[in-house]
Amino acid sequence: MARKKQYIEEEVIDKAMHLFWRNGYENTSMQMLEKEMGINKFSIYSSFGNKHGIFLESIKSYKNKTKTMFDTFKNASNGVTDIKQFFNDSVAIGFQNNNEKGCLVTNTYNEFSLIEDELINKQMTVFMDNLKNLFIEKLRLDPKKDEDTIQKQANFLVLAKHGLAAATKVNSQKEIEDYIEMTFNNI
Amino acid sequence: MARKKQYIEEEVIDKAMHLFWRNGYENTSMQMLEKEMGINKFSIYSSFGNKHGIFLESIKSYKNKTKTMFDTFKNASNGVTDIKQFFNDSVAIGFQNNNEKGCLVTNTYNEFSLIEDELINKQMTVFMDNLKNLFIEKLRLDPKKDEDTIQKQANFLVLAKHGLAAATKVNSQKEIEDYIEMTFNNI
DNA sequence: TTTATTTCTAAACAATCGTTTAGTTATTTT
DNA sequence: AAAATAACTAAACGATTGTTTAGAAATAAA
Repeated sequence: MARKKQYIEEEVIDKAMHLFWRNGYENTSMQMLEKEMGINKFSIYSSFGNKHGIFLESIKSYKNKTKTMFDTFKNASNGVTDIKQFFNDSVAIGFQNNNEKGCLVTNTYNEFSLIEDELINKQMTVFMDNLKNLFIEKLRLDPKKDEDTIQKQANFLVLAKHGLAAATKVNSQKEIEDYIEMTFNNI
Repeated sequence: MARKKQYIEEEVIDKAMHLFWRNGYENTSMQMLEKEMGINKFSIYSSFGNKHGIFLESIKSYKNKTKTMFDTFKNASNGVTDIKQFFNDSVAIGFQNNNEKGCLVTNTYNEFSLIEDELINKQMTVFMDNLKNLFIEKLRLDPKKDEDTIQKQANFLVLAKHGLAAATKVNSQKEIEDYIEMTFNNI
């Protein structure tokens, strides 16, 4: 044993996560990461391998940040009401981080949708599939809905979540609330 | 007078536009543009100034490509039906260009939403505002709608258009049709 | 056919990208 | 206190970015 790390990996990743959230992957340079994380490039590379590695850890950190919200949603049992609550909670996370726009996962989904990156794209696909399955699970709690309707509505909600992410970038809180209200008029 | 240009600017811009559409702005390099446009960097720079200039011309070219669709929409007078038709037409454009994903304007909107680029962002804002105003105009044709409802619905539709653009990237034609159907259940 | 002008090719530009390395500093173990 | 080990700083790496330039090729006007 010898000298100990003068930083906590979880802490510097949290800072990196916010930087990626603000600027996206491609528009965040190692130089910016170095400054924001407050540690040298050498330390970054020895801890996380490469830029891609920092990003993957940042997404983990984001997922961890939103874990409580997701768990609440998963354990809920009131059907559509809970999906709506989940939409509102998603917006709230954006509003409690003023400089960060939209949802990091959706932003990443958009940025990488035009690029070939197997690992990231796989993660994004899995995320969206899980979200859809959660919606399906909640919608099935309503005995009045037939399976075909449930599938259509789940798909609609996943895409509506994209619209919501776009909304949190530019629209006012009032407009976002209206959007959610209208989205669920349908369901 | 001396030697003439061996290329037609509109033609090479059309090629550049498709390349930007496929890859986005940042992930399209001058090297790629040189190859795709089939002319030398010098020629590109003398015609369009810089990469930014090529992109702006490409967006013009895209707008021109979709002009007919927009004009049809503008001149229509059946209200909501026409908005729905416009949504369907937007999807069709994506499907007639197999390698190009989503809508170039929406893609650009997403990519630049995290970057400070006054000119592009101004253009995107104007585009979205015009779209919203068109929706408002069509919605007003229905005498049963009050002004508050019209504003909410127009805003909803602009955001739904984002969801639609996301859908055209990954969803099947059937799923997209269902999404449009559900979107307009509301209106 | 010569001259003037423009476009062409191809090489080079400085700046930045992500990444690596050499050498110093600090801490633990012997 | 000496030796060993790990983390630090800071400079350099090659590759690629967007952009510019020098010189050859081509065509219009004289």
